[in-house]
Amino acid sequence: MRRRHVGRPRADGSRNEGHPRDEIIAVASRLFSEHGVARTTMSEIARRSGLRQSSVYYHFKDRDQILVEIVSVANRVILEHLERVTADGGSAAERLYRLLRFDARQMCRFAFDINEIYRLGALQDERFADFWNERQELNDAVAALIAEGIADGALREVDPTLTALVLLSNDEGTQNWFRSMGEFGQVGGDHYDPEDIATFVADLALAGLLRDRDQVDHLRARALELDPRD
Amino acid sequence: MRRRHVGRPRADGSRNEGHPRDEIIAVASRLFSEHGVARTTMSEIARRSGLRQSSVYYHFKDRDQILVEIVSVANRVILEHLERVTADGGSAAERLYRLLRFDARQMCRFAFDINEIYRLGALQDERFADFWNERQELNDAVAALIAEGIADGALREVDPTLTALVLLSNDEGTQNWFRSMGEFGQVGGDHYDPEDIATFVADLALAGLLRDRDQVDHLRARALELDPRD
DNA sequence: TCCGACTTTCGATGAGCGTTAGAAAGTCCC
DNA sequence: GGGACTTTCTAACGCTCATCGAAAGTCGGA
Repeated sequence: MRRRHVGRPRADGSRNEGHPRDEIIAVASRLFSEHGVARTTMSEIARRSGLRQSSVYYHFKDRDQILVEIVSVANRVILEHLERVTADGGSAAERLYRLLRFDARQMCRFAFDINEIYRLGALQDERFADFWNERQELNDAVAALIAEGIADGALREVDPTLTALVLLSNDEGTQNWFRSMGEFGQVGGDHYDPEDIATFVADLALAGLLRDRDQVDHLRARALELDPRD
Repeated sequence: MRRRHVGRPRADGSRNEGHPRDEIIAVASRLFSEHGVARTTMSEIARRSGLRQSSVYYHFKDRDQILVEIVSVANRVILEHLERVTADGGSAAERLYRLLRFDARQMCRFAFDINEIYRLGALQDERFADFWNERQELNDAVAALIAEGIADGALREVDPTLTALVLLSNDEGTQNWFRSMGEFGQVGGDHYDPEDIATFVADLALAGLLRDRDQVDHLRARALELDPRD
């Protein structure tokens, strides 16, 4: 082991294996998702990272910088899946189904409240520029998928851009109540699995878009085969 | 005019017609929606209400109390519309379409970010109990509507509760990008009207649920007739 | 007309937050 | 052994939400 801990030792004697940056990200990620961004303090992040409050600022310029780092993962996971789906080929409808289902599942699983980002992120466009760009990229891809589906006759004639926006935001809305339900139990007495929810959301979307709705069963079967539960 | 302004006069000499409570609510409502709850300070609310910062606390216990007051309106508007729709009668599918469209429209128009409430509200169940109860009431009503539609053969066989949750959260998700787009223009280059969006969202939902999808045109026509643009 | 009760607002204050600045305590390499 | 570099610390600032007791007015009865 080479790391001999350069720099002033910590007050509490703890020593971090690996980069403190990663430790902070991990801690912050959990706290943000547990209590929400607004209610998570730098002191708490620092304490759980074994640091004094101000030491966090050596690794990150400010609180939002931590957020940016975490959030940038969100879109990227979906975009990666988009690449995989594109590589796999198949009809536009099939690729759309897979993407929507994966997105919804991802949203439910994501340790993070994407909706909070809209509030915090939207206000500071420079800092969150990458996030919005990737978001736009995702939206364009879905819109293109829908347009392709319309062109090949599988989907009804709808506005691709508007539909893409609505479908993606549906997934985000899903996260909302899933989290509320799961964490706090306010809404809905029953319990639903992320898998069930995601599949249902994708089903409903395609049932609304496909000309021949009977195809949904086939699409679902394909998706379950290609993107199994992990 | 009876009000002769009991109590110590204000430092800036302003006198409020009507209750300061209402003035504060109005001011806070605008600020919350403009800058978000997190970035709105009590000083700002006070200043624009013609008060000193600490005076706001005479009327409201704390910041969240103002929020509760504003938010309680949100569900109530939809629940009122539900009553109207129920009174008007018509098929379950027709009532469902009207409710979904109204809800989506309302979300876009609402001067407030409902998604922020999920974060802030969910954490303090006592305080936001009324909000969650009304939310539950709304969900139950939609679920009942869907169950009725399935029973009379108009809708496909789906899980009513899950479907209700998904449909309502779709509306909330819609608000997300509508606001992001409208206010900040990050996502989507085109502009969409709340009316268009709401109608499309309702269309898509019913197109996914109805057995006979050709009915959508009829439902839309009925809805536009009964709930005209205001 | 005065006085006590009540209402509403004020100013001062305190604890907690995010952030900055500069000193301190190590390792590393010549 | 000593200077450069890295990482953490302590101390401080300005801002926020919230509390407290005093202050400044109205009101109603003696």
